[in-house]
Amino acid sequence: MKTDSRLSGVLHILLHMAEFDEPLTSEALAQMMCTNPVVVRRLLGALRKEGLVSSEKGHGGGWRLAKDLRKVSLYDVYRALEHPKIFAIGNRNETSGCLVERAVNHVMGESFEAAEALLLQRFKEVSLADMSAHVHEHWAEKPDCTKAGQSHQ
Amino acid sequence: MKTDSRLSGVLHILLHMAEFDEPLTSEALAQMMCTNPVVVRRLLGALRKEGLVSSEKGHGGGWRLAKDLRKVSLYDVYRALEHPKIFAIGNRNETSGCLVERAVNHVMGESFEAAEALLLQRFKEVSLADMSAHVHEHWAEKPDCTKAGQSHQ
DNA sequence: AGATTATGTAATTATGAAAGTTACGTAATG
DNA sequence: CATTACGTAACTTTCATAATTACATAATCT
Repeated sequence: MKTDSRLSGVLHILLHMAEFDEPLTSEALAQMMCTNPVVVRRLLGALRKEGLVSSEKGHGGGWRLAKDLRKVSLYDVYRALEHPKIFAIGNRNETSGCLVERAVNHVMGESFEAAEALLLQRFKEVSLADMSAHVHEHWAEKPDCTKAGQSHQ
Repeated sequence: MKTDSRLSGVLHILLHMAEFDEPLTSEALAQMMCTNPVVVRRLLGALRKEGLVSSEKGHGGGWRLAKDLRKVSLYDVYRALEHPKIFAIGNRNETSGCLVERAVNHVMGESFEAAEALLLQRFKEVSLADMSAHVHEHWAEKPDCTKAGQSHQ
């Protein structure tokens, strides 16, 4: 399956924005991210609905952080993206009347629910300020830019 | 993303096999599962490598459970499928030198690792016999067969 | 006012992984 | 030796994410 990298991408954008005071254009952000400005606008557009960023048009316009990073958790960002699907593993047939199917779905479902709860709990415990601090602890090299990308495991 | 339903599918197959003493052909299993015999052979072929099932060719041939279901955990089945990818959410760029990227990957990675550990721990605690028992507790209707299928959330 | 710079979005295309299908080889049985 | 089944490679289909194109709208600067 192709993994959804929107959360990773948007966090990357936000932390880069945190390094600047002036608004950054989607063009500039796209270059940092090795992607297309439209992708940036789509992602940040979702965050704007939740008040995490603001945007301005025209000369000197662009995107700005709209909240204290200490008050924004990883979970807030996840939610702003409208709860992306977490698991790559799914049930074969959600609505079957087959009892075997239902038992499988039920038992697996319990495990996935527990794992999801733990994951989201962790997300709530990490603020963007924490992540930004983590960046500065290791600050030495400059950002670089290569394509690729993948999963956890 | 399209969710991977192989684990769900193969569990479905195994629990159906548990209801029969004779070997079942991939043709018969495919019909129960509303899928193609080749798909069944592919899935069960992976399980055979781990000794979970056995197969025989020719007349009267087919697939048989090769282990006591009490001794096979959900994790064993997961592993037999060669550790399918668990998460639909991934890092944008696994190998970037960008420190922001690395911080994002690291922080998110910790949460995902914790969730994965919990999920797999749960998988280890459930045997196929447990799942089979769960089926029999609710045994009343007959298996039925409709297509579709999806995720958790 | 009018040129320029940005965002806002719809529509289209590209990518990649799972799933399904076809085709044919191999082995075991009646 | 015909039939039944597995064993697999190769190909096609499906579908969601990501990237791209195209164009509208709004704000700023000269």
